[in-house]
Amino acid sequence: MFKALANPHRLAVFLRLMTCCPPGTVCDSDEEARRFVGEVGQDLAIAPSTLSHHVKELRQAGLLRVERRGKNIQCWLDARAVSGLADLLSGRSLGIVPETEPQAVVTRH
Amino acid sequence: MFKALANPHRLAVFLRLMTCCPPGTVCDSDEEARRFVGEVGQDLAIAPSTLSHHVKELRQAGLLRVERRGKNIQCWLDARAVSGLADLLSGRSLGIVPETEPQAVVTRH
DNA sequence: TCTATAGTTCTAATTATGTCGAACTTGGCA
DNA sequence: TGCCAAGTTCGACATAATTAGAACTATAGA
Repeated sequence: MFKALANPHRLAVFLRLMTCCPPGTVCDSDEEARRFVGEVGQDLAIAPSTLSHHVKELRQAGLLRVERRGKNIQCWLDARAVSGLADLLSGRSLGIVPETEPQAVVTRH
Repeated sequence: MFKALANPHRLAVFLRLMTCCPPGTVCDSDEEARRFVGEVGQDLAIAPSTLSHHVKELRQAGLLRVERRGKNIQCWLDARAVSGLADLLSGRSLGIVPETEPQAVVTRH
């Protein structure tokens, strides 16, 4: 997963999907933030094939999930994977800092 | 930072420094978990020069700090950098989920 | 002072990654 | 059916990352 986030373009895609509905917000638990592949690659100045490759990397890392929606393909972050990574870095997954109740916060769109 | 953690050997070094005194524990805030470079590279089956290179990468990424202690060189995690990364992944640094009080937990050595 | 230890720097070789273009697939629509 | 739009796959190439060995630096101890 760290390898997937190590590339600037992939990180940009990741952050674009994070900015709306990060883990812990209401809209995240009810319905994930979904964007079309073309949307998340907007203004990234890379070829469609390159974007596709990066999305595939994020998907194979388990950070991203995809689903065809007609002509487009939707993608969204795997909230469990992301919070798992956050827990690792905050020491929670090492069994030292106790788990906290997930705090739901309303996000305005 | 993600790029620094993307390498298996560097991640091993990182995790070895995380397992004792991860951010949020008492011993972390009072005194960081410090190990000699040789210690964190134990059982990694890489040449000293390679280990040195990886430590340098982690240091340049801002995740690690080093200090010479006699014949050895001590290294420890930059707690602020690590929790900053954790905050990014948990959505806290995006200004949506409110900051929580840092909970201190006693760590046994 | 001489030697051993712990680590660093530098260099070179192998391997991995990022990128694009061309050709292809899938679905919507006239 | 024909065509366009949105992505994907594949192949090729350029660049970056990983690695080890040799030579070096700094420190401790006899």
